[in-house]
Amino acid sequence: MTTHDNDAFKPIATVDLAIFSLTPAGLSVLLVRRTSAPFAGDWALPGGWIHIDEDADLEAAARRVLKEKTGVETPYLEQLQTTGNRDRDPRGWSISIVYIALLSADDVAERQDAMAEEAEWRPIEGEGVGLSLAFDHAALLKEALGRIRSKVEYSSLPGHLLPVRFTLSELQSVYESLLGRKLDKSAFRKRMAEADFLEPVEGEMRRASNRPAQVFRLKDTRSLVLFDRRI
Amino acid sequence: MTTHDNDAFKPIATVDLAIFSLTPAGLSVLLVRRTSAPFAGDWALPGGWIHIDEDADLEAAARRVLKEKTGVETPYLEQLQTTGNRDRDPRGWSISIVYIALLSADDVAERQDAMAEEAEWRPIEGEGVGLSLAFDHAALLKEALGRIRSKVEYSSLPGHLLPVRFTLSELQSVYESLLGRKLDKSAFRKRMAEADFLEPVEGEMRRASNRPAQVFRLKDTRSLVLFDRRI
DNA sequence: CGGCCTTAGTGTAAATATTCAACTAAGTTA
DNA sequence: TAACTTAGTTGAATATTTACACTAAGGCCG
Repeated sequence: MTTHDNDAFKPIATVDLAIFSLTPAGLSVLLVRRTSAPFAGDWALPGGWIHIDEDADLEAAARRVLKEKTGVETPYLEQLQTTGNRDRDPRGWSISIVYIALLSADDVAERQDAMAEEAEWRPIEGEGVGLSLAFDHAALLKEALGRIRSKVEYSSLPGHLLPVRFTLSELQSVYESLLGRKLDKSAFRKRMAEADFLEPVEGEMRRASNRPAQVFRLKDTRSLVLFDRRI
Repeated sequence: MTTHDNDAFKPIATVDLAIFSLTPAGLSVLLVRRTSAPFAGDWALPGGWIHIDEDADLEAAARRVLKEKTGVETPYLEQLQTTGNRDRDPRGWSISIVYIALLSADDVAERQDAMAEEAEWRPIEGEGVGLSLAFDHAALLKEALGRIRSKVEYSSLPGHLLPVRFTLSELQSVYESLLGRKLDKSAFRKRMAEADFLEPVEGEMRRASNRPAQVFRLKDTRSLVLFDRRI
């Protein structure tokens, strides 16, 4: 938390991040332990004040916080929502702009060293982490989970939890893990083809002690949406 | 724009509203003409600074602005997105939390007198109003339209543009108008039944020079979402 | 080398959903 | 009372989804 010379901006707005990744325990969120009041000692979503002298925009602020906590520079990032009221922080009126970030499993593995010491991955159980969180962060986390689970149904979002290159089966496993149910292989394949989220990596196959699988990558760094005529 | 005594909060965050209604020209947005710099004389989305002494939370701030401009107190309100950077306002870093509000045609008719003088309904053409707007408001309006058009496909949002009581045909017309295409009557009826957005108003029928139609109302003041298994 | 195991990827028949258009219903108007 | 208008229903043709079996292509092991 830096002090600002710029008199025009008393920091009152923070950027908070719900950073998700797939760990062996399933979908997990990164939490940090607060070191100062209020809520000292409690777990919280990583966040920080906006620095109007450093941050070009809100997304840049979110990237900076992410970099500080995890070392990752190019995550999937999506704005979730903004809350502001006088109750969420005992110090008074404050605004929090919440972002969702998705990290791939190898992002997490590679940067284990860069990760902030007081930070920890916590597996998701139901609508939260089974832990009381600082501020209104439990509610923010619940919203973030709702967004993620809803976007599984109609977007390429789950692909951002995998490394850049993956097979269809690996992707299907992520969808299944987020949805909490098994999917039909042939239907999944057809849906992905129609949705046009994926690009085969020419000539590259994943080989194991069985038939090799085509390797794919996402066509876009954003989460693409599948449009259907519903009405 | 009031001055704040509270030293802890130099206003830097505004709430801006994309207020929509159905006018004879179709979907329209409420614009106000700016009276002071920057962008004096330009059209803009209605908005205002957040008053931490008056506004319990961001949504309350949005309701206050709406009331000031239109006289309407209980609109449909939904948070769209938050932008913040140093370019959107020539005076420096600023944050805008944007809300979408939907007014019913009779809200608008009844409160014609309460409506701010410098405000005007502008019909939507394509992705905007064919008018250059102050700040980054043209981009914000475009985002708002994207959100609305996407939610037509899977939510009860269009119902909030109608008076509290309406017939299925009236509702279908709104969907058609927002989608820009005709829908099948029987498919629409079936979809609405499955979606469970609507509640028949017992015994109440809309009578004209033809067979009377059942009157419905929305089950909820929020926009309910239709969940389908897509994958 | 050749059979076996495993996972990749395809095919297909049955069940379900969508579409399109005609039909019946219930009022007002002349 | 017949014509007209919009509400609401029905059903056959068509398209899509689902469930599951089948074929493909490797490595492994005797």
